[in-house]
Amino acid sequence: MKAEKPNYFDLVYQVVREIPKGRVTSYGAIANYLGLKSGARMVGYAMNAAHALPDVPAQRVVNRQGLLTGKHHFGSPTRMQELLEGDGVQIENDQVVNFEAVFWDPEKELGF
DNA sequence: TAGGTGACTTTTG
DNA sequence: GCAAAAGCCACCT
Repeated sequence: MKAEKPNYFDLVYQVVREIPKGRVTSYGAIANYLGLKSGARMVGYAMNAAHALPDVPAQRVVNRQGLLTGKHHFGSPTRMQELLEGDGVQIENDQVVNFEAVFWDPEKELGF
């Protein structure tokens, strides 16, 4: 087998799982919360692995613009939007409506 | 071993 | 205001 890998992904998963319904966050916010600072790409990479976990609402994780950049990774380009709308998040033009209003900052909401 | 890629972010022209 | 490039780190071939 192989050696244990860092819980890097698990950390991202836990934060994403803490995202309340009807809220969304950005890769940079999670990266910053985990101390990855410029590791926003790593968060996205972790999301790719999160695809194997059913409890990771990756659809609630969007880029800094609130754009559903990873919608294409859900199997269908509309799957992510459907999931977000199911959570009460309005999506328009593949972008979160009122993004700053539904934006969920772990450092702020979790009371870091 | 080395090179390339990527669900991003920020700065500069 | 828009477009392009650099930076960052981990995983894959």
